[in-house]
Amino acid sequence: MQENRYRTHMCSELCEDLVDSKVRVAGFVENIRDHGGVIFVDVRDMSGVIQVVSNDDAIFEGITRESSITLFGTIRKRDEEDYNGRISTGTIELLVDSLEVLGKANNVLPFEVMTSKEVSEDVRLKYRYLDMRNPKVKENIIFRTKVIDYLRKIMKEEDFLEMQTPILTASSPEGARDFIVPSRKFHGKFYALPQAPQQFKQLLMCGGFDKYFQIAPCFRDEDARSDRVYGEFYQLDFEMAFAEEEDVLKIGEKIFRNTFKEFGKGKKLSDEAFTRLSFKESMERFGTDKPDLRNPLELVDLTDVFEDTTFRPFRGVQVEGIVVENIADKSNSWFNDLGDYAKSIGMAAGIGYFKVADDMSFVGPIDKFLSDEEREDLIEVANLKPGSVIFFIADRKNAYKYAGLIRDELGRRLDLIDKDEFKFCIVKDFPMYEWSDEEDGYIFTHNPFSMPQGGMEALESKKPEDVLAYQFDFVCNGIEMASGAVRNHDLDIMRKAFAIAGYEEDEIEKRFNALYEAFKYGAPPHAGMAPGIDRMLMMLLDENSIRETIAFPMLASGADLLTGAPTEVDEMQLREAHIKVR
RNA sequence: GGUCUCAUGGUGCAGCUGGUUAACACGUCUGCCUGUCACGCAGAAGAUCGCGGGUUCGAGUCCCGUUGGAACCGCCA
Repeated sequence: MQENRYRTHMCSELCEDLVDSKVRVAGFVENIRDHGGVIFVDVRDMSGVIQVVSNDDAIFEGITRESSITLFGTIRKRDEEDYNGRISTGTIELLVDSLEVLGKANNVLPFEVMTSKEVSEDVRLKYRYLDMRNPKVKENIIFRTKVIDYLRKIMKEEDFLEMQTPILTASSPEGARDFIVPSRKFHGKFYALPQAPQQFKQLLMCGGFDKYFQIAPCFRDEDARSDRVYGEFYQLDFEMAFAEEEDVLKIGEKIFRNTFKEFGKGKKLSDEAFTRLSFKESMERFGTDKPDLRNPLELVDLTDVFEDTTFRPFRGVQVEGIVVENIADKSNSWFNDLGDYAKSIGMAAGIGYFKVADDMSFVGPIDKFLSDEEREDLIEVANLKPGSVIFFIADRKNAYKYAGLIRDELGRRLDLIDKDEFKFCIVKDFPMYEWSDEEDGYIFTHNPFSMPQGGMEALESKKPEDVLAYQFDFVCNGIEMASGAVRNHDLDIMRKAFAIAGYEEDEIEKRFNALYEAFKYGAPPHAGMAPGIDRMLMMLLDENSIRETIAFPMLASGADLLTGAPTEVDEMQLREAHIKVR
């Protein structure tokens, strides 16, 4: 390394070859062990730790832990019985001649740096700069850098150009809530931060760029979850011109496979092509459009079995079943706990179930409502065996959703999931539209810019809910990792597509003017997708909170304890922005 | 917007069905200690128990409200 007044070596560069050499190192005081007469100080820099020793305790007078210091001294071999196998420099130490405190730390720290991950998150984030000194915390942030470098490498290998798109842009009423930025120069008008560079990347394709990518910041004013930060997050956004769905899926598969092989810490990842499921199949088998394929449980549709049932909760509604073998011996409290979970996700009546006894009779509160015919049908349709338990999820509208959540929960509670494996799938053929009671009309299920399968003909001849889109998600272990589509580049089809969702023609023209105009001038067919970088990191690092992948995350509420954001601004700033706060 | 849960010295926690000296570990400070590396030993300081109200002779503990955190539902084309 380049020497300067602070250091000649990084801590981890110190080794037995340097014994008897004079060196200078700089770092933070990790620990002080004063034995009276001999004193040890562990000094940590970004690379590692070196033990510093002195027989003159006056030299460390007033030193505090976590102060930044520079030390000058001689590298000395330790006696063999004093080796420390837990640090890479454990066979040597630095006999200090002189030291200088560069930045003194308060003697009382908000928490112990080396165990900061055990401290409550709001305290860690308030003192994030101390939290980050913990090598375990730092490791995640370095890991992020490496993964992003690697993603760039893949994209460049595939001849994608890295390009930037605007951050101050126009609000669009579609999708998530926008962050808006008042304009000083245009009274009463606002910029918005992009939810994604969607329109710009499509315009790049119209501009004749073939392959674009960007490590793109995206902004959405929607509430956080443990796998979803509030506010801002990053996507590996890319788009390809003159491309079909398959071209994008191939690139997507390469990105995920290579990255997860490279950074997946040895977890299993099959070399077979990612499982492909249509949206319909995914819903029918797993009750969700982001199935965790590590979980072997699947749903059984029982709606027909109960078509003429006298049991009111099952009559005239969709009924899904989940059969689990060999759990009839679980305790009542186990079933009650599952019932509590069912209530917590919105199943007002809890969850129905019964156990199958050795003589194939059913044991459970629902049994007495079943006819003999229903019993026989159930045994056949659900393939029931002695010792099995069948859970019923019945609901007019949300049966799949509840069944999917129950399936996940059963997977967790019964430990059915191999935590040492990545299982990817591609869920495709999403419906273009769905009916919305609130809107009293059809709305776009996903991205309104996706190409409907079958094009104009499909839009004109099919019922809207039967039209599929060239729209797909990549899913890993039950988490949505990326979303993509073939875009609609045909103005006539676009007008029609928006008309079905209740838009007037001049409305599209106004709201998506740039695309609307661009499509008048020979737009090429194009397609793309956007893997979520934070989620990918969360999965690779096996962290429970997505905030562990980010250097400076906000709290789930959207507050930033470091800067105090969001803050009030002074009267002058408000006046210039033409804003009045009520 | 809804549900649930948590809040006790700097940090992490204990505090049972209400009884007053609020325990323990780490950290901090003082002293001792020449080979530790989670150093050790002796001692000390440090807490309006998130905030407000109520019940009670008495509240960290029970009740109501409120603020803040976490998770989930809604939301996230």
